[in-house]
Amino acid sequence: MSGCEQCIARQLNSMKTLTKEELKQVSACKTTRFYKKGDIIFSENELLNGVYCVREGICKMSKLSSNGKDHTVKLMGKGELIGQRSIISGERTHLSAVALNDVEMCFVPKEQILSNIKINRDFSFDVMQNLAQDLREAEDGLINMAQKSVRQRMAETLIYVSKTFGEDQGGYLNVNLSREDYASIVGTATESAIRILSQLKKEGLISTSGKMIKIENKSDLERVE
Amino acid sequence: MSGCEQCIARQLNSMKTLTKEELKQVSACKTTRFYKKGDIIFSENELLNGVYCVREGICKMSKLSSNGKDHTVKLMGKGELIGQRSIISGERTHLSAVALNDVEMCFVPKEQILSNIKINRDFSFDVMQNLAQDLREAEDGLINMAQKSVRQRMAETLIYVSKTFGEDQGGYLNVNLSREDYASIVGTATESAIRILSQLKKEGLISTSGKMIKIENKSDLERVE
DNA sequence: CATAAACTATGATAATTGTCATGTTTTATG
DNA sequence: CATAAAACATGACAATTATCATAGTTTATG
Repeated sequence: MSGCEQCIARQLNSMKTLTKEELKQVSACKTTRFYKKGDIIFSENELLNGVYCVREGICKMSKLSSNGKDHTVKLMGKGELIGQRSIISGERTHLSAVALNDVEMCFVPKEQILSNIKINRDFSFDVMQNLAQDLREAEDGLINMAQKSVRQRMAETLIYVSKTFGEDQGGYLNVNLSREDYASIVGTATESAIRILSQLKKEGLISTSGKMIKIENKSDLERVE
Repeated sequence: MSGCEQCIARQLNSMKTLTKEELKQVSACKTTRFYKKGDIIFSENELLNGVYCVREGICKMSKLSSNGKDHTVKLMGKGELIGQRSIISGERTHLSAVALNDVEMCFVPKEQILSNIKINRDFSFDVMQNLAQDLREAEDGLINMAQKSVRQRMAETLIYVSKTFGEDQGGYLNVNLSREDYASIVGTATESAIRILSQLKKEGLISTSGKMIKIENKSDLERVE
């Protein structure tokens, strides 16, 4: 297991601003953890002792509702820091984190993060900017939920997944989510998600091969109403 | 016009952590501005030159959709800093800010804010914590939009307005929002908002006197489904 | 590789919410 | 205080989305 200095994931988040010395410290106190598909990294209303840096795989951040369904607020991929918000605000988690496939993450104790926030202004400002961007994304997401149809949100989700996690050589989305996962992101019933994906397929906007989805007509998908 | 040193609004936000000297500087470069009901402080997609600190009155932060309706993401009252997110992320505004009644605000140039973030660690961390809390609120709001009925969201909005902006001696909400305003917050059609408020009134959960709304049965309102 | 379990699919129907129409009440303004 | 404009109210109906039922398909696992 190599240190943070060579880690690609680190380059993708605020830790890119840490000095060599600071990075060495982080590297020294971090622990690497492995999760399998469906494993719970943490649940809602927990006190976290640190931050998780995703090295490989994808997690969903979601909240369970009283009726048993959960809503996925966002997906976290390589380089993203899970639990950062809770550590900074000092609040308990309000979402749970669940592995959507096999995941490798590094756990960094919160003292290390908070101390770097105090010490390193560049790190601190970078974290702050990330929070500000996350805030915009969350507010935009809220507005989408209020103003757009399920069909529109599904189309946007497909584009989001494609942009964020990429496509393989054949054009298929790298991340294979179940229909239930899509429903949870879009904020609809699983049956509705299935129906809409079937319809998009009939219309030639997407195609599928087994579980895999391919965007066939991105520009039309962007214009879905 | 008095300086920031004596201002109550300042005590309510991150500026409470500024030193006397820093505060004097802010006070020296700030300008006080007055807005009337309906005035636009700024629109979507603008570049801001500073942050607005609300001294008196209430603003809504909202976004217009393609169909002409707008969705209100949150209300900003005394002490809240408007535009802070954009200044920090360096992005354009994604929401517009509109006065819901007569509003008095102080405009602080962004250089002043950003310099204090660089210089004062307490200020910086306080701003960061606020962003982290705003992020939780936005994510919770998103989940509410996805999981709760219009009726439930209306009940929660009434409670939110009551908690945040208080009630007068008679128990009536201090802030008088139009039905359209409520619809914009709840994320529904104006007619639906009117209908639901009428129904809540029939059920004795709220009462009205002209435009004013009074919560009659808070515990039942909290349990609305 | 057989069998169960999980996932996908689709129809029928119900519930929620939006839209349009129309009328009343309240508020603003000359 | 008269009059217009804005806000509120409510019915009728349409559109969207959820729920329930049922069945086919794929995937996991002994």
